[in-house]
Amino acid sequence: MNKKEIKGFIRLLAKARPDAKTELNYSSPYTLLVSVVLSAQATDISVNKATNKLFKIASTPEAMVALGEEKLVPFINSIGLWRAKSRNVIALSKQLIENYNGQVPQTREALEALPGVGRKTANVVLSVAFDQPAMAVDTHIFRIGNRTGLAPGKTPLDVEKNLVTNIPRELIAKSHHWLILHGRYCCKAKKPECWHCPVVQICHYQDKNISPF
DNA sequence: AACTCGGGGCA
DNA sequence: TGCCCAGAGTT
Repeated sequence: MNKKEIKGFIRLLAKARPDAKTELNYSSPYTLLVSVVLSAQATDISVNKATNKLFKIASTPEAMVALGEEKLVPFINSIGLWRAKSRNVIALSKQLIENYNGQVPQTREALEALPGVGRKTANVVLSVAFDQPAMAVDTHIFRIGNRTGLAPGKTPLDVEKNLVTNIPRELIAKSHHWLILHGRYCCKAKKPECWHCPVVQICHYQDKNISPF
């Protein structure tokens, strides 16, 4: 879609879910970073439950390192992939203390150099915590981009470049939430629920005459 | 490009 | 019971 159509698409999602916000805990850049690292291949609601308890004990790199990997595990062993995640969170926290004075760095290069942080996680932190023009493309957004014709691309990076250049900067972070919620509750991977879709009029999916019903 | 990590949620 | 989930690292 062109820039005007993309803006219209986002506007319709915004109208359908005006109160959309992430389930992830982003009371600070650090808790957001840890939450997104923990969220890989897990539902954000399950991550929210785990981190609500965890961040009462350890909401800073210093407190996290003091807690230690062994005592961190019980907080997150219900969200899957917990071995690598607990290892990464402790190692990442140590690096923040050693290299960045305990702060979360604000460049893509520095973020992606942290253990457990890839392009998607870096983009979430850059856009949501630091208000920089970055779009995190997860499986939902990649699917919606291609299925609807919003932002077709063979790779998540293609979709990311398309969206980041076509969505007004001040709407990028919010668009991220709107798109993900649309993916979870309506434009589902297996059975898209087009009968209550807010963008059904401008979606290209039905043009292909593929009935999801 | 394929493989691995992984328990909980849900059909 | 089987499949999926706000991915990243390794081979």
